[in-house]
Amino acid sequence: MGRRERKKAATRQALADAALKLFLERGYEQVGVKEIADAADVSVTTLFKHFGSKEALVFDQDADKEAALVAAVRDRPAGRSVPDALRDHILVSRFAYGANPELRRFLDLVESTPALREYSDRMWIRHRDALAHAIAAEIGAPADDASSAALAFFALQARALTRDHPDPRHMINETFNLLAAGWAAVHPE
Amino acid sequence: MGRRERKKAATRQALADAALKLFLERGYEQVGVKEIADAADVSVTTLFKHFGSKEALVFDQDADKEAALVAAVRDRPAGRSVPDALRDHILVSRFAYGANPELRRFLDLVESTPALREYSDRMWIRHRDALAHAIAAEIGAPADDASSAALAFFALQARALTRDHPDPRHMINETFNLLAAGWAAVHPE
DNA sequence: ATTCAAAAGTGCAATCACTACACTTTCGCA
DNA sequence: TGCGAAAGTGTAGTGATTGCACTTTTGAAT
Repeated sequence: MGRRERKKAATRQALADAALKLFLERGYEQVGVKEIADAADVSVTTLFKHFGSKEALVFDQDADKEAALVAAVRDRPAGRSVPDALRDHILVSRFAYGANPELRRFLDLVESTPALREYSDRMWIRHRDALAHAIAAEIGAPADDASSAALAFFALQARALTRDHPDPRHMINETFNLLAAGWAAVHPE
Repeated sequence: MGRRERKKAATRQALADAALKLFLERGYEQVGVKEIADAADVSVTTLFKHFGSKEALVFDQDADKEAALVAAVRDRPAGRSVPDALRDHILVSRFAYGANPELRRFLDLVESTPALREYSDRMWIRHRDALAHAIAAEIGAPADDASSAALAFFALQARALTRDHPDPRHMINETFNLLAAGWAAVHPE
C-alpha cells in the first residue's frame, strides 16, 4: 500500500477517532461536523468525502459484520438449526462486550441517540439479501426463496424489536422461539 | 365546532392538499416547503405548526389505521387464527385500492420516495404496542407478553419486507406461513 | 528525471428542512 | 365589552449536506 492510501486511511481514522471522542464527551447532537473536521485538522468538505453522513462517522466497519453473519449460518454446529444459530449470533453480538468498557460506552451512545439507532438498524437490514442467500443455500433452496428472505429479515429486525424491552435477553429468546418453530414447520427435516 | 376550529381545519387541509398536488406533479424532493406554504397562502412557520415535518404533510390520517389494525385482530372470523387475520388485513390494505386511481398514484408516490417509505414504515411501527396488547388480550396473556409483541412487530414489518419483492403477494403469504406456523407451535389451542 | 492525470484536499457559497423569537390578528367567552 | 388564548406572520438563524472551482500531492509512464 503506497503512501497515498496510507495517508488517506490516516485521515479517515483521524476523523472517526475525533468524532467518537467528541460524541462520547458531549453527546452526538451537541457536536457539529465543523468541530470534528477541525479536530482532525481537515475541511468539512474533506470530511464528507470520507463519510457520506454524520452518522457514518460512528460506524466505520461494515463488511466484516456481514461476513460474520453469513458465517454464523454457514458454519453453525452440526445439528443446530438455522434460526437457533442466528439466535446465538444475535445474543453474542448484543451482550458480549465482556469487560470492555469502551465498547460498552459506544453501545450506550448509539442506544441513546435516535439518529444513530435508526442508522444502525438500517445498516443491519442492508445485509438482508446476503443473509437470505446464505440461508437459502443452506437448505438447498433457490437464492430468492421467500421463507429464507423472511427469516433473514426478521432475524435482523430482532435487534430493533428487543431494543426497548425491559428484558432484552428474554425478548430475543421468545422471538426466536417463534421463528424457530415456524421455520421447523415450513422446512421439516 | 366554532369558526375558529373550522378555519384551522381548513388551513390544515389546504396545506395537505397543496402538498399532495405538488408532490404528485413534480415529485417529493423537487418541492420545497416554501412552495407548499405559498400555495396554501400561509407562512412556513404556520405550516410547521400544523405538521411536524415535511413527510407528515402526506400522511394526514393515523388514528384510524391503528383502530382498524386492532379491530382486524379482535373481530376476526371465528376459527381464524390471529396471524391469519393479520395476513388478511395486510393483504387487503396493500392491494385493495380497487379502481381508485388517486389512491394508486398516492401509493406509487410513497413507494418511489425513500423518505416517505421510511416515514410510512415508522408510522406503522408506532402501532406496535397497541397491536401487541390486542393480540395478548385475545389469547388471555398479560399485556407485555413477549410472543405477542414479536408477532405484532413482525406483522407490521411485513410491509417493509415485501416492498421490493417482485411478487409481493406471494412474499406476504410465505411470510405469514412462517409466522402462523410458529405462532401455532408457541400457542397451541 | 520529467511530465501528466487522477486523487486528495480546500474554501466558499448555497440549499433545505426546521426552530426560536418577538410580534400582530382573530376569536371565544366570561 | 374586553381580555387571554390560539392562530398566524416574518425574520433570522442553525446545521447537515452539496456544488464548484481551485490547489496540492503523488503514482506511474515516458
